[in-house]
Amino acid sequence: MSWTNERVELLKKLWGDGLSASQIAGELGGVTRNAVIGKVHRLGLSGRAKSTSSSAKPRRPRTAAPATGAAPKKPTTSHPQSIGATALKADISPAPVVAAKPRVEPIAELVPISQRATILTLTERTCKWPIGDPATDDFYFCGRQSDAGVPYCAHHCKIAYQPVADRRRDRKTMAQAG
DNA sequence: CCCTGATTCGC
DNA sequence: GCGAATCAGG
Repeated sequence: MSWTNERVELLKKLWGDGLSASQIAGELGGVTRNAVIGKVHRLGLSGRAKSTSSSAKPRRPRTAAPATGAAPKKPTTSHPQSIGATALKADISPAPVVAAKPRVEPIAELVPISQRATILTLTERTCKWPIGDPATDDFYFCGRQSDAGVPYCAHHCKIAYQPVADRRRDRKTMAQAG
């Protein structure tokens, strides 16, 4: 798979939306998260560096170093590439099959946007707790990390597997605690 | 372990 | 230019 204009545009859009590289890779398909990150850097739109002093890390060469007149590498200076007007369609329809949706709890607002998952970005280890109404655009999955063998994150496991009475009590105490 | 982005360098 | 391998961190 190559970086077509459309795919680059989608990459820029999703990256700007704060999706992770692996999520973007899942959306695009045919590329790994490494490819996404590499492309992001080549486009010069990384800007997500943490505090780390990662600018000068000693690195072990992957193969025997030839070291024969190897010129030092310059950091690639990104140049703005002109892109024709692209009509990006973001018509991602929710999956028609939604089995026995648990009750929508007011937990929704607690999920950071950056962690939310769509039907396309769920993995074996992301929380599949549905949030919102599948009939509207305001629908996504929790997307938090979940333990192996369970479909939900720790928080939603509690909700999903507790009796209703306990749930009500827990929410009451949670509300009191803040 | 799971994940994240950053960087290097053979291709 | 591309992206796997690697690194560093949460």
